[in-house]
Amino acid sequence: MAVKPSTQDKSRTFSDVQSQNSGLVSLCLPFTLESQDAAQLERIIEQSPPLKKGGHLFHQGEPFTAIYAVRAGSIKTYTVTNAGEEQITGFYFPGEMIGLSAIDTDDYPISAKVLETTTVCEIPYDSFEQLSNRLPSLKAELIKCMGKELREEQQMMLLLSKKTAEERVATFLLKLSDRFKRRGYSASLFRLSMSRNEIGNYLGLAVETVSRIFSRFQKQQLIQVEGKEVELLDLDELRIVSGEARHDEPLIP
Amino acid sequence: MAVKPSTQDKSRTFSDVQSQNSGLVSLCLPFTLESQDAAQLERIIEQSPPLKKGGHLFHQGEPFTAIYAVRAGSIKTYTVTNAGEEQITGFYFPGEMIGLSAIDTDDYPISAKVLETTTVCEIPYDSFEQLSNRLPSLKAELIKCMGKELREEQQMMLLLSKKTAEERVATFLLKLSDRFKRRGYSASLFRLSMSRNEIGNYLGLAVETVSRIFSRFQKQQLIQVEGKEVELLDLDELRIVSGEARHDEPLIP
DNA sequence: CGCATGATTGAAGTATATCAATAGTGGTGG
DNA sequence: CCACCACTATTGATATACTTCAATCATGCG
Repeated sequence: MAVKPSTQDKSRTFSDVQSQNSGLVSLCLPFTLESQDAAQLERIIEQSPPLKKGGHLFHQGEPFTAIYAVRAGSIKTYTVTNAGEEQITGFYFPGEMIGLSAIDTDDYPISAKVLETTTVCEIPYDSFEQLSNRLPSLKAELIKCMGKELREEQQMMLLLSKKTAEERVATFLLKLSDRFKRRGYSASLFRLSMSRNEIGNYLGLAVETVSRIFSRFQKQQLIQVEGKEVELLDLDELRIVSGEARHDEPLIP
Repeated sequence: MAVKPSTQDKSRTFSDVQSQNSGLVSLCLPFTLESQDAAQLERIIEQSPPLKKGGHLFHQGEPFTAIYAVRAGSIKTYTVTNAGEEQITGFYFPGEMIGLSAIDTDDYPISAKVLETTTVCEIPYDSFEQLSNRLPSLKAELIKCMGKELREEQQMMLLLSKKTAEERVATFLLKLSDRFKRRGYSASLFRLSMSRNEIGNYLGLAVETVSRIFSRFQKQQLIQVEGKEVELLDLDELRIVSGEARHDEPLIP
């Protein structure tokens, strides 16, 4: 099944009004830049209007034009096999970059879909590349982001190859917790913007397995789930269940 | 189990004799550079003596100092879980880069082990970064490599999450075939430098499963295996088995 | 408010892991 | 050079974690 061409999910360019871009870089991007460099970068990036759930940032196979940073909301990226199966490759939250794997290609190798009302910053890649030739620190920041993503994908390979279903779900919840915490939100109470189906797909599990493990974890007082709302009740035990910590070795040796 | 410190697997710096570095970049690196840029890069890279099978380029947890390009031979990279399980994250052949996921970290997040007698080019990262601030094309080439690696890992996630054992093995063989072909070697006849165990580990399968599928493929006349020597007898059918092609749609539509 | 979609729970099935036993390989040193 | 020994690979029998199928229950969007 061929990849469908992009519908009018997004306006071609979000806005020609570059009015209030000030601070956008520090708000959206995981870049550490001198303020004058940030100002220059702000001139080439555009903030999207709120994107509706279900829309696409880009489709697999479409020409690569830009990378994105999430400003608010969440996004999933996924590849589609020739057999038509979908594999989610990542979930992205505010301050995280999307589309890095498309760099150096003509077409996006993945699709990016909006999970809830979301705003993003669009960074047209040719402008970015031109600018970064004058500002080496820009490229350096991009390289850092890519390195981080590489490490995350390696951890994901490990999860998919070696971890049990329980370990996968625990790892997933803890990873989300960490990311929310880093953003200043609660590390123990949050809302899952993705469906059970999407969690299962991402973790290489059937929906039913995810559901069962949520129930089991709840029974074990590890978590409290109610629909999309999740509370992590016992982070330490979750860490053990995830395979990241062990009973016999303390977290800080 | 903590990660062991590096033994004397490699000499600290391979050689202080920078005698015959000429052409090293074009020989080892997947970089496309102007000749004067390449010459500058050559000044900071060092070729290793032949490394013996079983040695390490670096261990997980050691300070990150350099990235590497394979010149001859092959390397595997792997992560170790807290439970002590090993997950191979990649196999690397001549012209491929190792250690990119360590960029932006203090310590290597993976280990790199020599699979057969191998020579590599060591690129000390601080020198590389300094040089690349003057030569923006250097950073651009690095970004391209990282993008490629990201895409490969995404494909690997798909494989680990969605493909059957047969699809995984077929995909693996075809991927190797492609890489050898690109290097000018035979696409259908080659030697596996890794063990069945390592193949299984990489593909998320038990050794026995890999062995059984090799036998099955042989019985089906898809391949001819004799120890580490493999011949791909029916590339088209292998592509179908791998899930990359389908019976009802031709390769060139 | 109703109906499509998503979530949960139970029962049965299966692909692959694990266990086990044998056969082959390759490297080393006598 | 060959013989030994440890390691690697193969093949078969059994076990199991997870999937698939099925039915019910909840949810939320129009």
